Amino acid sequence: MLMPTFAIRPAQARAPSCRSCPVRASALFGALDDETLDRVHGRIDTVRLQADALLYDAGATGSHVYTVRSGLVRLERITEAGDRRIVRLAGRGILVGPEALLRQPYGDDAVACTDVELCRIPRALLDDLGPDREPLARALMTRWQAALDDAARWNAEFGSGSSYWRVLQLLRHLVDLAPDGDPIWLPRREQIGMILGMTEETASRMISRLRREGAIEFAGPREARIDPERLEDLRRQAADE
Amino acid sequence: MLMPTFAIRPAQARAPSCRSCPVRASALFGALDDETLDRVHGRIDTVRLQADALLYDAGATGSHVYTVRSGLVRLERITEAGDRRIVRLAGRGILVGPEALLRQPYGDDAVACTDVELCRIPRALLDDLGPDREPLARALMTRWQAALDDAARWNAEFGSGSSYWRVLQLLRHLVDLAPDGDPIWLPRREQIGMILGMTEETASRMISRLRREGAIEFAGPREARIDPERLEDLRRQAADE
DNA sequence: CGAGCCGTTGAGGGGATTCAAGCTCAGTGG
DNA sequence: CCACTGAGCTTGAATCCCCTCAACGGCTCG
Repeated sequence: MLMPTFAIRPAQARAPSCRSCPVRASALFGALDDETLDRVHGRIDTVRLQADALLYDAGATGSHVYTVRSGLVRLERITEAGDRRIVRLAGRGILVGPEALLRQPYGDDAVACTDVELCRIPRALLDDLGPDREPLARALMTRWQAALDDAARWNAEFGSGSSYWRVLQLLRHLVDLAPDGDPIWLPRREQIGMILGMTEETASRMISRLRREGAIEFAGPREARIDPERLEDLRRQAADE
Repeated sequence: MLMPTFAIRPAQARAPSCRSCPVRASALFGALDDETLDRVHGRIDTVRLQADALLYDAGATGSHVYTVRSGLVRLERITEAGDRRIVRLAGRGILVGPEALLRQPYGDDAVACTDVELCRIPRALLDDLGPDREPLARALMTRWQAALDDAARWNAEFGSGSSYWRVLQLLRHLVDLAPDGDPIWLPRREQIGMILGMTEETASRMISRLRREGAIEFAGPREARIDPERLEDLRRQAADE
């Protein structure tokens, strides 16, 4: 069954400055010097999406890569059985849609989980860099490798164990993705199911249970606060059976 | 519980020739011209492993990448819950251990599924290429992207559905990985469980069922023949419920 | 205020796990 | 030669977890 994702025409604006970008150190162009950075800067737009807005469609051939400046983006795809699954989450600093650099169609739908701010980087920009391309190539490979490792970990951690355990794992991951102190993004129950491979009812039961157990507290629509120590306790407890 | 994987000291030999490599077109150095290729060739060794031999350990910092020339390699890692999971399979032409290029420790254990032949490429070789590095960088990125897409697909396809459905999916994947006409690698039942997130008993029941249904036929230890049409029939049938 | 979405909870059934026994087969040593 | 052993596979029976189907409540929005 298809989810009603709806696209919002992105409000685009020149990025304030790449030089003073808060994610510069960890960002794609972190390796470039100030001078090159200024040259690059004029061609990078800011894209703002509200929650549940579509960034791009699987199958579309885009000419842009994106870096998540703030917020959370999910990557979804449809299985051969016909149901939708979330295969990865991209938080601050993460590169989204690198396949565009290779002139390949996007492999997933990219959808905003929360309100999101992204840098939109044209593929052509990277080709134009000339001699400065080299440190960038290395930065790109590092991103790709990080994404690959993330996918593998996702696979291993979310792929086995009881539904209770998997929900615990997911919550910890969501804590890691949220800025320190901020409430986490709490997916809709159906979406938890799309991440962990369970039904929305089961997801609901597990979240309710964790609420009773004092590990999670709702903090608004799609938001929650986690008690990290409590969560760790419960994870240890569940791991020992 | 740990699997008894045992290491075999790889029999190393100079590769016959990169120029005439059967996987050259799809291989890492496919983009290089004959001349450069000959220069490169002297530094690439052939590694032969027998089934269940360890190629490298997760956490080890290696200085080599490998290309699968023949056979099948599995990538495993230990989850936080402490059980071992198989996160990806690498068949002919696939690059294994690219993180070594970034001087990062390997993220998974790499283990031979069948007898395997690999090209062992030193990290330093890529640094030494100089001006020829550029097409190579692109080839590398393409590999990384392919691996990422594979991991995401793995995630989506093996992460939901009944155990019967997931075993059907796995068998189709194994057919794709085997050379045309060759029998497929049939994992031990416990390993099917490590791939699909189920117990060995359940895996056994599903394989037995598919044998009764005429989709699979054993062809030796760890090997089997698949009837592709029958398999497709059963998949369609299972998809319609 | 009714409609629809989202979340929650219950009851029941079914599929997967657990626990267990038995089988085949290869390797080993008496 | 053959009993013995252990690993891998299969199958059965009982249990339990998760799914299915269903009803209901809170909430937002037209």
